[in-house]
Amino acid sequence: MKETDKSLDPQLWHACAGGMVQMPPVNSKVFYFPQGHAEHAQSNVDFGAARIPIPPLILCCVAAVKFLADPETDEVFARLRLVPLRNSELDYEDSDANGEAEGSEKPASFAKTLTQSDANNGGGFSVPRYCAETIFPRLDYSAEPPVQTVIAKDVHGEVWKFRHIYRGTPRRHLLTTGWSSFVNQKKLVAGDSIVFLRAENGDLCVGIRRAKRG
Amino acid sequence: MKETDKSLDPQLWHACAGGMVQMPPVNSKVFYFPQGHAEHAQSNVDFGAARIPIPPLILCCVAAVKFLADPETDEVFARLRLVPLRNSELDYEDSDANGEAEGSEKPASFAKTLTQSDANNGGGFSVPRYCAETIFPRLDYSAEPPVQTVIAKDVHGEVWKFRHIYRGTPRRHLLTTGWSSFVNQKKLVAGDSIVFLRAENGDLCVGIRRAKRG
DNA sequence: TTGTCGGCCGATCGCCGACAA
DNA sequence: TTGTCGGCGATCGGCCGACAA
Repeated sequence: MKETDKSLDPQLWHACAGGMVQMPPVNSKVFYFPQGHAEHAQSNVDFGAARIPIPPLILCCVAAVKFLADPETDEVFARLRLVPLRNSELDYEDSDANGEAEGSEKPASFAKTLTQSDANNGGGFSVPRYCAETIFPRLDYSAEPPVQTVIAKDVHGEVWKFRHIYRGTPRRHLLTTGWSSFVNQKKLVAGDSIVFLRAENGDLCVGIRRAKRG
Repeated sequence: MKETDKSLDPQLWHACAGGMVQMPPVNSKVFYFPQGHAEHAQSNVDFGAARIPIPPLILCCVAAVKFLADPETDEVFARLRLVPLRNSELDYEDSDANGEAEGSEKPASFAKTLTQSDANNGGGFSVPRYCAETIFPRLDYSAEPPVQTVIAKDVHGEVWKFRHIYRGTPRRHLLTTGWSSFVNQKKLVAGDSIVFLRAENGDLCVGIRRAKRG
């Protein structure tokens, strides 16, 4: 798996990973399970030429956390640096600092699973009202129809433009021009999810979360 | 470079490689130039942990020849197995058996460099009369217009279908439906060449030869 | 509120003969 | 004989409101 070594915005990363995913903060203590690592890793895990038996779990200190995204699929993952602790330091109390320390009031974000109509070639994207009103830049509703160009950066910092229009009877928010190009280049299908997030600096970001295959 | 280990039809291989390319027959003697090999190979050549100086040329016997094609680009190449001979066997006479031993009367083949019109999207392929009359299956000229579906296998054995029509004033042979798909999937551009060949078993084959890149 | 559908319009694809090199 | 061009008809992409869940 090719990857960039530059961590991406942790808030965008978390929005893409979903609410179920929590990462231990730096300097917290965690257990490392070698067997589980080997079973879940895509590539083989090299435990070196260890001739001593590998213990089932090893208490470690989290030395570093990198938030990364696959450059091909945009799927997010993290790389942790773990420093093993001596068993004498094993201390079940206070082992996880129970983080959220890193200035993390939740930023405004919204995720939607793509419908067949969203993913269909030649179609647009039905923007749920909540997303359009709280995440997107405010539309000028005095125009007829209200329309704007929405600019969003993906996990690689690449810029995408979408025509955002509020039309139809009853009125609804839609992304039209630019949407199908995004779907094709990201190879999105119905069931995948899209994430919109307004970063703290005001930038709009877009991420994706792919459906579990088979 | 990924590759299949299965040799392809030597006649198709030679047609794609072009008339300037000659391969030594199996059991003939050739000189191997390590320096030239290292300079021309795409990947690094491993001469092992040789601590003795490498001689500039080594007389070898050709033990095997494999005719191969890159699975991505269709470009043909060969892999030779060379067995070094002792210097005492060095014998300048009769060193190359001057091959063509392998039952090789030239099969009917034709190569054409693609014009801008051939490679243009939305266009067809102007078939030179000689190719249409001697390589392609015979058209039924009593039909109006004379038209048929030409089926050809590429170096991987994949089947391609082309609509072959004889029309216009003055009359000329053209490939229409199926052609632009072939151009796009093979990523052909003006200046590349296409090769048609009628194999000994009667099958029509198609190969490509890419222009030298700047 | 929003997922899906058919209508429709414009862009592009690709087949055609004209013409000339 | 065949390379290039403009014309044009068919197909497709994609924007639209209607309608119903």
